[in-house]
Amino acid sequence: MQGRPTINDVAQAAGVSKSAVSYALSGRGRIGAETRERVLAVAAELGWQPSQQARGLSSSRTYAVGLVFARPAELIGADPFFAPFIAGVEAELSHHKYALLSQVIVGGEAEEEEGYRRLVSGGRVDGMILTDLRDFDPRIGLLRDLGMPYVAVGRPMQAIDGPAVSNDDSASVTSAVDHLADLGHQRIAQVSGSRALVHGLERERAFHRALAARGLYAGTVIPGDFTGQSGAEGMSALLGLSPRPTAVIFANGLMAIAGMQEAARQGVSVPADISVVALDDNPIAPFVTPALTAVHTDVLLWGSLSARTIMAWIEGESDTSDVTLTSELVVRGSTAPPPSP
Amino acid sequence: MQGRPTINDVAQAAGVSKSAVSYALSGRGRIGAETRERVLAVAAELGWQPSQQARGLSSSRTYAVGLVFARPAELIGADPFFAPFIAGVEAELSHHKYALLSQVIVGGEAEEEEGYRRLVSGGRVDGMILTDLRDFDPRIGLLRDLGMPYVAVGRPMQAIDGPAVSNDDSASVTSAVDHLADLGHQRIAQVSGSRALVHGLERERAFHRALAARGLYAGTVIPGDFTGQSGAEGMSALLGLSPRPTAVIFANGLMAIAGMQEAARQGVSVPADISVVALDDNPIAPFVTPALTAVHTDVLLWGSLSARTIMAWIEGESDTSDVTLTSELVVRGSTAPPPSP
DNA sequence: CTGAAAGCGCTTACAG
DNA sequence: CTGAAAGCGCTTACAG
Repeated sequence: MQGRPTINDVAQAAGVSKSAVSYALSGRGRIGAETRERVLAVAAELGWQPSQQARGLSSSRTYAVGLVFARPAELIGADPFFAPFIAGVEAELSHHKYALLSQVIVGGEAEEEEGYRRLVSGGRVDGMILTDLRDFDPRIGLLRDLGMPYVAVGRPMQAIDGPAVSNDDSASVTSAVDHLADLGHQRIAQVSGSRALVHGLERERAFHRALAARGLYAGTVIPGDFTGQSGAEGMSALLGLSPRPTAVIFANGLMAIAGMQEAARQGVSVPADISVVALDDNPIAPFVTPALTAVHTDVLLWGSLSARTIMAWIEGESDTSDVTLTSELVVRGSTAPPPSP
Repeated sequence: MQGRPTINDVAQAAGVSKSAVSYALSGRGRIGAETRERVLAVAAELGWQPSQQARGLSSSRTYAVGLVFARPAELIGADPFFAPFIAGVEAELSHHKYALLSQVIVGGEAEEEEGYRRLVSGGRVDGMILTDLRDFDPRIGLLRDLGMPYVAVGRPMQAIDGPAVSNDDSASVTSAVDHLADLGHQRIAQVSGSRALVHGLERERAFHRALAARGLYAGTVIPGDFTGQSGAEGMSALLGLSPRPTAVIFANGLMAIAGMQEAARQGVSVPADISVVALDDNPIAPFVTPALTAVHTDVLLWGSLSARTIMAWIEGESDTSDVTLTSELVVRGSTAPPPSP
């Protein structure tokens, strides 16, 4: 016996059959308590852990979940979502002996599709977690056709027969607008992220609803793409407007920080002349000058809930209903009352 | 035939044996060119992809590599290393049909060890990539005892019988010191990251060597821990010194940005009163005010080289020598000549 | 050049 | 309550 011990080694050492060892471990009855204890003791002594690979082959399972994450090169290191999200996913998966096959890809939709194909076609995973959901996302049809369980991170437009775990983007935007309106702002603009993503659209609609609810006129929306550059360009465009908005809501922290830099470059002071809020928080946000007011989401929890949901589907539990998280506005230094006219 | 097609389906459809299909795919000779083409055509038509699980079981391999990454909660979203590193790893692995099992953990050394145990003991991986190398890192002995191939990301202190893929930290520090010395700085300080990590020690030694080489007196080194808060505290401590340093080198971008905020809070201007350099770049660095001068490493490449190295060991190639990357100083707005006395 | 067979390390109905 | 056997989908010496 060299290398990892196998179930045969344990069976022999304990003087029982292979099946007895298997049943002892899974605890699926059919074995005496005394025998079971002995087998378990022997297994522990030999340091035996069942091969997930063999286990998977015979049970037609992999005990692994897949996650593909595609970003353009400029964003790959700047996105504060990925690491805590998979940390949350794994905290939950590891309790149930599941592993995560996460694929990070530099690129866009095409590269992402390729990543899916790789994970699914190699038979490596029992289910997939879908992030960056797009309207009428083709991946959903693909996975359904393959009979592969999935969970959508974000609520898609189309009706799907799978569960979604979403952040309440509408509430996030509303909290930002309300905060600014409470400070007295009347001209509020938005620099959005990608409109192709589900939550981009949702946020834009929520923006207009929230303004209307406060009796404010429709705000300008400048399209962006989550990069710092698009944040700076958005700010620049807004500063050229007349009358100029007194507050701007950016899709994420990177855009907001770049927007503040652009304002500084043009001699416009944040928050004295213009207030700034980000819809996604960033760990650097407290440390820039002024510290950035942002809507904060518990991304770790988001990951955990996604993991729990996909495992429930894989294990055939019927409890695969949708889950919604809510975010919280964190007021820091980049928002203040508008300048007096 | 429902679900994924198997090798049997292909064999039957092509009118050959299972082994013929297997040989056709692997191309390991022993099959006629004509037969081979026909088999491949049938496989493509049925959309057959060999199950990596079954393949692995019979060849005592998993075709997967593991990577564990542990960070305290404050840093998990702020670290610009992880995502591009695994993107680089995967770009390389996927060419060779390897998958990456990456485990992200919120926590420290203890939680990290547990992550290793999980990946290795479940027989999920053929090799491991070790990041955040510590002096005399216990993981190296552990993996050696298990006969598990590994690659060290960073060159460890102890002699190891495995390969290392390292950034030349000494050159990074030297380029930062030289840049500041060229600008005329004479009192240069450092706020370090964790001294427990290999590259922390290396950087501190290189700092003193580089100063000596320029004929400058030993600089103050304030210990930090990679968090923004420790960056702010480090800056605060340095501003209290008399005479005060005119330039500070921080271990990473987050610390440097927080340090600049602290300087601003105390009415000290960057770079007019004090220059700031970061030893690890951050995608936000160009967008803060002033834009942060930093030493930039090609993390994607680092990941690719690490992947290539671990695969070489797994495949039994003898070419597993060490690899060294060098970084490049990117001068932005946070460095300038020192104030006139 | 090709096929039949054993085996990788498990799980799980099926007999006793 | 427990064991012997088949089978998961591949790979790879071994015969022909």
